[in-house]
Amino acid sequence: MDKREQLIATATRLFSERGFENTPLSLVSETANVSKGLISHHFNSKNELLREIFKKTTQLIVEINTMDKANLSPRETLKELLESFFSQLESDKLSFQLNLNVMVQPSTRELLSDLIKERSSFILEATKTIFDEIDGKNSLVMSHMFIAELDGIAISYLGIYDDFPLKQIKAHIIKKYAEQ
Amino acid sequence: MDKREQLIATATRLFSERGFENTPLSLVSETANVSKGLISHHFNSKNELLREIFKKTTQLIVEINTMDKANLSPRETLKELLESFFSQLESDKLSFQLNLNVMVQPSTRELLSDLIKERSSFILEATKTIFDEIDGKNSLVMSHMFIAELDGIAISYLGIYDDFPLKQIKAHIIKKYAEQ
Amino acid sequence: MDKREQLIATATRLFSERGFENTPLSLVSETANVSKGLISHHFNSKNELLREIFKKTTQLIVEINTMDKANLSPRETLKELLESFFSQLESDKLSFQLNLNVMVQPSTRELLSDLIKERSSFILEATKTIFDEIDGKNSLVMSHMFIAELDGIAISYLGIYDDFPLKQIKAHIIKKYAEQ
Amino acid sequence: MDKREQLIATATRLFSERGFENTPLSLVSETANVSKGLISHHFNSKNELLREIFKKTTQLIVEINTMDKANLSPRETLKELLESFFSQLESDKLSFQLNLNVMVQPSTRELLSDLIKERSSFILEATKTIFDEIDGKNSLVMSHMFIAELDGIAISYLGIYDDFPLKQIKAHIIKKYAEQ
DNA sequence: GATGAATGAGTATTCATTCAT
DNA sequence: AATGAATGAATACTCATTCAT
Repeated sequence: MDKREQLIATATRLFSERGFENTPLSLVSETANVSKGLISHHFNSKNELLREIFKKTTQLIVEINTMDKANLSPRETLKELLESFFSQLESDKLSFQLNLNVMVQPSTRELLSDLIKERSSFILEATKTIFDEIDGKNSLVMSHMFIAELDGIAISYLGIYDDFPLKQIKAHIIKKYAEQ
Repeated sequence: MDKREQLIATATRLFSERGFENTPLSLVSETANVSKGLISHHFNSKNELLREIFKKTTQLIVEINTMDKANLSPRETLKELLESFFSQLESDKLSFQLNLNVMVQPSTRELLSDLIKERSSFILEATKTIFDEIDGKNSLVMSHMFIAELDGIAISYLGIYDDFPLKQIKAHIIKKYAEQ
Repeated sequence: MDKREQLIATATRLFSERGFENTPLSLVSETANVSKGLISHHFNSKNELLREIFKKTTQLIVEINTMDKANLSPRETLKELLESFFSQLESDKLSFQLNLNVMVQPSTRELLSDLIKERSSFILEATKTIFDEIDGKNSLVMSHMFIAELDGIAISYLGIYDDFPLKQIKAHIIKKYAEQ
Repeated sequence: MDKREQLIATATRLFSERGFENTPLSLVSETANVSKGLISHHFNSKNELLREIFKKTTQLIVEINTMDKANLSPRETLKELLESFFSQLESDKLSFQLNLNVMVQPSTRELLSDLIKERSSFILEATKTIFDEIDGKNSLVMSHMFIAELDGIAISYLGIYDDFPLKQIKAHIIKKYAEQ
């Protein structure tokens, strides 16, 4: 694999597991089996590396959301979104962790502020497009609630409650949004 | 004021504004106008100081939740809880920030894991007590959803959306929980 | 001795011998038998340490020049200045070296620019005060020439000519300025 | 232009502006629009590159001094030398800067010691040849004084006094050497 | 000749903590 | 209780140099 890609992959994992501030670049380079200098060669700084990682995730989110859903009803689209959210949340805990982490940490939030704004605007727009079809009048509030619920679930599941009843919550929320 | 209390107050503010990892104790001592050594004297370590701060917030939460609400109906209790949540969220942004921060950051989460468990159990219990009266069968899931929604709202409001429609969200959620 | 003073003394010697840019702080701390951290504790940065050293030399220069010379004629004062210059040049080569070094190196010159301006203004004033008594009309040019000659001699002696005939030059220049 | 020449030109400028130690080769290669590797390819090391630059300047000095001056009197030769010195000092500040820089910086002085010796011997010889004709007995001291004065003027003008009265100094020194 | 990825030693700086006073 | 000097480990970053292509 390209060493640059390898570095991004390793850094993503380590930043997720240990937090950005708590992961020295030396650990990244050791884990990726490359020299310390190579990180500076490809990314100019640790901050730049984080931005690169954040961008990649945004790309993924955009890709998922721009898949063709033309033939689906809004409710069906929501259901699909939720299914994909919950399956990702289970399979890719760490990635969620990192994304929450950097958005809640003042220093990283500032560092990524433009990228965060870009991504969150996209998500809000994408969500609102769906809710517009369901209830045009309240679509903004409903979209914000939808997003907040998913974020809140992620926090509870990842960071707070060891015995969070994910399956039941999933059932509950799918029922609420997709089966009315 | 007691210098110990003064230190806790200053540290709380700075940790909230800048994040725990990103706040050197030297800054805390300067800001509080005490010597660096005094922090180690009162708290054994930076970690211990954070634990002390976290405990204080838990105490506050417990106090708020154990005020006598015997004469209120569950819906009224929820409404009161929500009112207090939103007013705190607006007036004390930073405190919310810090609490999200330390729970999402792997290193601090581990450091505080026992205290987090203690606090979150309390919150879940307190919430569940209310929902038990509303719908005994689904009270656990509903409690978790309730908590997740509030956390999610906090994240969106504090960290992500500059133009988060807090007032409308508040109205929406109060209507949902308290006026059925 | 005060460790702060000890650090300044050691750093002065090492910066002189090896050049500022070429002297790592680790070498300074090792040579002074203190920890690396202590340098940061007393001086905030390597640059700050250099400024401190430069200031000290300026102080010395000011002290030497403000000794009471009221009873001396201008020629006698010049002679005394020259004697002191040449004896210092021989005994304290390194100090001259450092001062030339930092004034000719673009990075350090910028770093010290205010201090350099301050010092060189003082020297020009002090010199001009003497030449004013000798030849008021040409005193500025003569002062500049006087200073330039001494600097040029220092460079030739310290940096360029191994077999620079210092004694003869000294005799020549004393004759020129003091014995007319 | 030959890329090798282009590199020398760029490096000369950058070393002069920023100092040798303070100019990374990466900056040289970027500025010259060539790859980093090419520098190592043409010159074996950064040090070698500096030696090459220093040699070039020595060549220039030699050329200027070996122009045929057979028909000029020694005073006329001195005058011509001074004219050329002052016009160069004004037009090519940076080059003077670099040459002072590397001779005063211990690390570079050592690196170039053989070349410095070679060049300074040449200059001394060339100067002495002229002064021999004026005053054979004192020609060595006078040559050293002449050289020191010019170096000192360069330092004052380039590095110390923003408002150095170059024109008057030039007039003064030409009068002193060429019009007796 | 020419490129740019890759290396690894070097270095200033940050910072929690210790300890004598 | 309170100070601040002192420590030393940790860490991001710089940069000359090497080397495969």
